[in-house]
Amino acid sequence: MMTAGADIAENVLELARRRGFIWHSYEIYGGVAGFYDYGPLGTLLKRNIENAFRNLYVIDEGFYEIETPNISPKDVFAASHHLECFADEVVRCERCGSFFKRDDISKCECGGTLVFAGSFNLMFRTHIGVQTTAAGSRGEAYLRPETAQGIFVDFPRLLKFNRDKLPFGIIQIGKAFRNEISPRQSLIRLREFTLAEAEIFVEPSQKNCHPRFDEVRDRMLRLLPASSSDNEVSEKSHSASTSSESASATNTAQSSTAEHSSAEEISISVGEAVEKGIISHQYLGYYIAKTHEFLTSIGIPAHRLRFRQHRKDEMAHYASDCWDAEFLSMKYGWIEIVGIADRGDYDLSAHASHSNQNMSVYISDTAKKTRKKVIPHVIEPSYGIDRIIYAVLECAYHEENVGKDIRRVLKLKKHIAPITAAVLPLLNREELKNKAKEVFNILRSNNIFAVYDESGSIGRRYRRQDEIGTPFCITIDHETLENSTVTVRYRDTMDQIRIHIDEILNFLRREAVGDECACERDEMND
RNA sequence: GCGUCGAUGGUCUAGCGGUAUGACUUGGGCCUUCCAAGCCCACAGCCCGGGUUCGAAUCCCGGUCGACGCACCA
Repeated sequence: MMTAGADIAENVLELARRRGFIWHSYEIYGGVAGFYDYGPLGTLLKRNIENAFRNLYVIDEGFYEIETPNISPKDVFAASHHLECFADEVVRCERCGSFFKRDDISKCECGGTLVFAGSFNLMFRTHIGVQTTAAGSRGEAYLRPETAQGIFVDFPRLLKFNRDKLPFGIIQIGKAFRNEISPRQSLIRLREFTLAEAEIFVEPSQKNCHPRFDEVRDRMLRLLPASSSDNEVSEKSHSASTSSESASATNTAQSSTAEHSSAEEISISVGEAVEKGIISHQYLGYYIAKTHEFLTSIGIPAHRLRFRQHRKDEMAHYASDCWDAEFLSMKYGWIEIVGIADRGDYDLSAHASHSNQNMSVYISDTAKKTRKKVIPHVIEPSYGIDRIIYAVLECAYHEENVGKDIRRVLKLKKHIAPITAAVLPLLNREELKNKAKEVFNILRSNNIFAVYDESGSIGRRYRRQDEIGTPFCITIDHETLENSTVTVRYRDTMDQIRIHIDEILNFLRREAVGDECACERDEMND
């Protein structure tokens, strides 16, 4: 008998805690809300997912990765408007307890009087150098709330690095910090979290000409477009002069409670969606499709993914269009795991004017013998790695009835599993243990991350590996001593095959790459 | 941030005024020729601070953390 979906999700969190994937931070001091540690296995999983992101964006897309500081001086966020858009003075109605942003309202609807309730700044403020006074002083600095600004401020350097040509993309994987008012739901809302972001700089007139669009044209997606009534913006052109108005759009967001939009979900190919103007151009469509490819490749089944377009009033201050990849969690419902935004020239223009530096690019048209100066537009896929890890864990977790027991198994894709293989002597006998250690040494000297385990019955050891998602168990038995063959047990099916020791390396390399995962079938709460 | 409820070994749990129950896990041993078997041994716990009391895991207050609802989520 399977437990209900939410209980399953509860169980996967319990497993993740017990087996060293994720731990609430600072537990010995009572814990601090919004902070989580990745334990030994969680860190391996996270690295593997980050590397999958790199494989897609660095190796396949040819983008370079950079690394910029977590701490930025005030200037950066003054320019980007995060300072004004992330900080709110909040008032509270004494009678009904409702909160309002201070500037929005002078009297509560219920007639109660409003009192100052505090200043909520989503950015963590800190100080560079000797501390004088707090806000407004010289060394005032902030922990970045997104990694993107580090890329934008390096734009002149990056443009030179790319020999003055567009388009090009840059990625960054790193920590971002937001002092959420009430972080909740484990990895879903953190105060310190990992973002993997790509910033693609493109000539504005070329946004509908992605050179590789044909490769993704036929990919089918579930889309939830903002309905046109809430959203006359779909091609709001984003010049620097329109930037201030998008900031004020956020001020009204609080009045319209949740009800997302009346738009219908549609299933459509990327090519068609772009042609019909549902997705406003090829660049956005291409990275939506790439994101879909990425998420399914790490084990999130397509039927639990959709892309939802932001309404105008929920868009971030810098965005002119935005689609979220949403994951259908058994516990939390639809949650955003990736945002793919068209930031227009908002950021580069903002930094150009605040820094007095040139952020434009000269585009030559050799046919017409003309040259023009443009500020590139930015397309930004922004991946919330922690939420993706939660999604991957929830999708991978299965409870199966085996005899009287429940087998708990993480059917992680092989290339992201923390441990590739376990080497196990069938019995606790010297000759088997010695042989098993030999095999183990072969693996580790060939850069395959394996573990050796001789403790407990063989069944128990298999189950241990099942719980942490190890795809293969290699067992050494008496036959190994006779003919140098071992058994390889598949995690997902528990089937075993027998292969020669000399073939183990090739077997693992082949299997770990090929990967048609057995976890496509997926029981939602039906 | 507000409201309701809660917090006991690594995990789950019993106890609800006399310093703690059981299971699982883990470690060691015996046994064992493939799926959490069995037997023996061992490790390990009352969220933090204050108060009431002869005595607090238990009652009271404050805090922290968590779940849910509201608000927030740029």
